[in-house]
Amino acid sequence: MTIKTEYAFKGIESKWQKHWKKIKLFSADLSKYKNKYYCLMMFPYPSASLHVGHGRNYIIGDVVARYKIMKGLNVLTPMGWDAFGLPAENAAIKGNVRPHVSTGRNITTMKRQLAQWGVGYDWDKEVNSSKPEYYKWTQWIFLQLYKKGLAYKKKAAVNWCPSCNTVLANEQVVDGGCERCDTKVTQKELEQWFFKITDYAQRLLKDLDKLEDWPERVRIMQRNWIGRSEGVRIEFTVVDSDKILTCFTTRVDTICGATYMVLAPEHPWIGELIASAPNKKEIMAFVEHARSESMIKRSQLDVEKEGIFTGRYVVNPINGEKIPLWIANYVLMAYGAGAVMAVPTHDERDFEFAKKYDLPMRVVIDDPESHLEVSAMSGAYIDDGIMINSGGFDGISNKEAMEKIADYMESKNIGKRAVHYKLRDWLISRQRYWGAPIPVIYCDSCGIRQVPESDLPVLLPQDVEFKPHGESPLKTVKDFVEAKCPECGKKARREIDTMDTFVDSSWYYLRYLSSKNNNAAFDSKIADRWLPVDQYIGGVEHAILHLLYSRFITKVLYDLKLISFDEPFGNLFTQGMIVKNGAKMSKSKGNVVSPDDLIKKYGADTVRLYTLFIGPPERDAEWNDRGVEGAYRFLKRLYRLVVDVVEGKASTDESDEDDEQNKDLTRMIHATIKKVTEDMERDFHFNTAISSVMELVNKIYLVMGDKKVITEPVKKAAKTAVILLSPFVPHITEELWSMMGESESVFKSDWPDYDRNILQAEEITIVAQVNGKVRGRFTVALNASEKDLKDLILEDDSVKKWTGGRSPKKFIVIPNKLVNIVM
RNA sequence: GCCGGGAUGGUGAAAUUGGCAAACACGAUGGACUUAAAAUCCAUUGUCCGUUAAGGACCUGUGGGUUCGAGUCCCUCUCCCGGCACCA
Repeated sequence: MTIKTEYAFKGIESKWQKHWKKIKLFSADLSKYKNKYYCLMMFPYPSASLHVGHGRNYIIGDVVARYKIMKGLNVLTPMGWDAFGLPAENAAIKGNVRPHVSTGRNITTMKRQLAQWGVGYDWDKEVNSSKPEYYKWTQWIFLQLYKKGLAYKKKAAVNWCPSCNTVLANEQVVDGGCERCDTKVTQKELEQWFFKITDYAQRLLKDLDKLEDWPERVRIMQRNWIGRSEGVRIEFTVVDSDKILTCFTTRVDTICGATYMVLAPEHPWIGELIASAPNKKEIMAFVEHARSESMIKRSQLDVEKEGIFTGRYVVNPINGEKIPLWIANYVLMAYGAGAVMAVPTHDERDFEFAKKYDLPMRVVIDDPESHLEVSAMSGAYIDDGIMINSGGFDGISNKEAMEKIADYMESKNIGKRAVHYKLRDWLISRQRYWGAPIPVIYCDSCGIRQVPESDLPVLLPQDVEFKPHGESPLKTVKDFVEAKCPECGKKARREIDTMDTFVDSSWYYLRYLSSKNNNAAFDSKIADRWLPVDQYIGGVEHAILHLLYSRFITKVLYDLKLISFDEPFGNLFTQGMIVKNGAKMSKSKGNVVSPDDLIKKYGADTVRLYTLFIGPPERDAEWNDRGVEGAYRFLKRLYRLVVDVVEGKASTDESDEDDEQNKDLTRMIHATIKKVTEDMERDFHFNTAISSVMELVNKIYLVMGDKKVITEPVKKAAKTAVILLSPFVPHITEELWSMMGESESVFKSDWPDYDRNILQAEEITIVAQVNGKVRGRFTVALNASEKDLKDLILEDDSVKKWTGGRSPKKFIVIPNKLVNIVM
């Protein structure tokens, strides 16, 4: 071939991108699963176009895929589109462009951008969650959950704009108002579909222990989100009533300090309990007020605690004491039983509330350091201590009392140990158009009926009128709403809610393996062979919801015996954000860096190299346009190096290879292979991998010298640099690889090995410290003995200057590294 | 408030097991090449003291501790980022 002496990236990049397509570099044969490696990147929402921050995710994935291909694995690296969702629908309402049109357009743009980056995928397996051939199976999965009793309907509060007369998603509520008309958003109870993820709370928690290769912080976040706590459920009888109120506490040791009880404003028994209260109206007014302010307001910052006395009393079962029953805004209906035994002396919230309403307090756990007096307390005492005022339990530690009291209550049948979780069921229905229709039908005589599997998919109509106001546009589509009851055949009505897009994304990793299968969501056999995913890569923003939902759906499918693994993702890597001027890249902030211009100016390899070199990939990084120049400079330098090596005069002097410089270079080749391989295998610290190859390149230039003497080690080192860089900068390295006479793609060659024996030089430099301060350096033989070191170093003049020639107190030797002379 | 993560030169960062702090880059300054510019190459570049130099002292957010030796381990405090947040 003819060699261009200048790095002309334009021709090089398009040439090799075409070549990879031709040789099907990224096509995985699913029937060959022996050395399978499933490399998965979180599939994107098709937004208008990508910026360099998005690119980081795909580039990291591409590096991993290319490296694993070179390691000889059968790599599957598919890509698809999480295409349903709000932005496309909002664009439709605003701009008169139908969601499937705008989505399709965005996908085209993004595919072009991905290709430009040189990121490779097996496009034969592409999925698009908004296509009927995909959402048919999302609906099928819904039906499987429904049949199992894991999908159910109940009333739940939604955000409601009274002016637009419509449901709002949380993202559409801005500062408590409607994003379109600013009207104050209220809460409205509507029938909603839920998945019973709470049935899986314990397993989702326990199996986190199995996911050892997940980042610890993600596991902690999931653990906190699931929020398991152990305690006791206690029954309090209501005085002059047949009602029994149940409450849950994790601090049963404080039960004798319970001086009142509190109900959530949403508690269903309130009406009945206050029916005969003289100030019934006043109480109901408070309850209404508290309920309407719930959710949004209550989840914002600290809300002043407010409450009202019901006029009722309940009996504390442990001591028969009558305590007042209150209603207060700080009690949540959704957790426990919506009722709380209040112990103001040992709970911050109860303390604050009791102070405000002047409720009684009693210390039951004493501070072992200094005796507690209620009148002197300025806050609750929540630490451990010694039991007092608790009848037969006095004198023991509260930890011990927890167990004793729980035992006692269970034996007397007035309480029972229980476990509670913060995790709530997954609300999956959306009053929105651009999502997978929920496949159920309402019949006046038969009730809720599932759409028969043979009738799937329930097609989302395309011809829909988008009006700026109102409910889901589906309501206006007569053909869609009108349906026949699958049971009795009578006229019935179709569900108009669609599914949360998290449902679509909770199973897509299965669909890639059977993307063209029209008879099933996935093929169990193929799934069992290829899953779990070997490496999952994505942003931390999905640390909780997406990953938890995917784990849940996988476990459900496992229980249905459709798959034989119960965790979807083996390794997880969460990459950091790329920020500019200290902020996340976004159009509104105007700090978006588009890859298109950069690629035009410097080429994709430069953008890739800079993105990878910017810092450790799990950390956030600041984008710096000038840094890109540096990456470009290095690639030009690399290109010239190979040109020199290929065109330069080979050394004729055989002694060259024995000279120290060349020996050093040979050692460095092996050290660099070791370093890069370890960074690839360990923690994806590509920044240090790249810097070590830069060092190798610098060394090659040094050894070649001005005369450009091409010795064997120089040739070998240049070739090694090229192959080690190939996963990061695939185009230029392919070009250089072929310039060096290779006929096959660099990705078809084996990843190099290193030789441990060559790594060590026979002479090394050892550092001499006196009292911990560096005072000299000595070249000594490898593994020199302590005696030899003493003889050499203690007699040296520059060291004697600091020791005064006296014999040291201690002589510490760290082999082949350092000695410390302690005077 | 609770739970994570972080703080190292002018900048991004490195230091893998407690063993030479600042590798590799960016930027800056000076120089070579050039009519000139770009590109490229060379040199210097943590701070302070020292006229230059030789040399020395000090440096990993703060203060303390363990150790022959601490960016790394332990305790205290400050600030920044992320998650959760009345979960009884």
